[in-house]
Amino acid sequence: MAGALAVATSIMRVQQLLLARIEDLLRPHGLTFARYEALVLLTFSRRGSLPMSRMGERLMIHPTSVTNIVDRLDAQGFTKRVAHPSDRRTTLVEITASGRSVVEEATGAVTGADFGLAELAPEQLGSLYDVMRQIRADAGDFPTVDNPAAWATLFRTSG
Amino acid sequence: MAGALAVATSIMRVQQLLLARIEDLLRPHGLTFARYEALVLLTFSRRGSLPMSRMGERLMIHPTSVTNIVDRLDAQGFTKRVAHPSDRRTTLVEITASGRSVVEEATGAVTGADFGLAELAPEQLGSLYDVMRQIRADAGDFPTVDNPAAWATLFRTSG
DNA sequence: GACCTATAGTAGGAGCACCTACTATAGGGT
DNA sequence: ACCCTATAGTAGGTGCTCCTACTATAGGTC
Repeated sequence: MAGALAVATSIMRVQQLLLARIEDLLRPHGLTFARYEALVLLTFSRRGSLPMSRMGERLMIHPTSVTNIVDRLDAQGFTKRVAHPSDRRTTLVEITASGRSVVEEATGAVTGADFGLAELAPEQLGSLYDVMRQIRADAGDFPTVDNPAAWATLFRTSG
Repeated sequence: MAGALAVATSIMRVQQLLLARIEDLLRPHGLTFARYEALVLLTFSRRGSLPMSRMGERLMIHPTSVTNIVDRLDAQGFTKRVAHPSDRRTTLVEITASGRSVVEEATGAVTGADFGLAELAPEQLGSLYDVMRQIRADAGDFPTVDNPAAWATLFRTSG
């Protein structure tokens, strides 16, 4: 009935709305959503650093997009490029103290907000997340940055 | 439970997946999704032309994005800028014969596809669309380009 | 040891989104 | 007639996405 294209188009619009609202909250902290996600990913990592290639895989973005984002994070002092100890091809991106600090602040600003999703019934929100997760799973994408278990580590760090 | 941010993040990823698949189908026709949507909107309009400002409203994009897209469509010969008969501020964008032709072809390529959404149960797809529509309605966006009734006119044109 | 393919990252460029700032016109109020 | 505000569109710049093409290193195979 709905038609795959109509659903897809609707998702595009909603994404645009949500992104604008998230970035409004991140802007005061000097972050975009892309850079924020990258920092969160690094926070989740055991050693606070990851190869650029791994970041691209986890964030589902092109290697050149990783280069772009890390360039900016480096310039802001939120990350630092470090040589890999054994593989001279790979560059490790390490989150700095100031990076940890800003991601904590930004997380505070962004986790309390509802992004206009509060109008939905709780079970609608839950089933929406389930459907999204299934679509992503079908495509080979697995929740990492938005994984609740992973988020616990972020709050542990900050607590 | 799910958390608004986790849902929002998931929608971002899904949007990225869907967009990539749609653009794969449009590329052979020389179109991007943004330009395709603009052409569809013009096809839906009664006279085959709309003021740029109206296009921006309907497509929920910034005026400067409209300028950008129409520049490219003009260059491809799919649209033509026409002076408004009475208001000298406004520019009408008119779809050309070649524009109508390409949007028909592209629509054929894109309406048959499922974009990886076929894995979902039909009622999941339907409820997904409903939720999306509600989020958009809450934000003041109303389905136009993805309105089934409007699509009927496109197929009428081509039939 | 020399090749050969795969992997890691960057350079340069296209496309679309946004922003601010600017010009031109419209339409009301005095 | 004159302002004054609102509306319409464009110019220039930023950020993120992708692409292709390139260099450097890793780790095999012959």
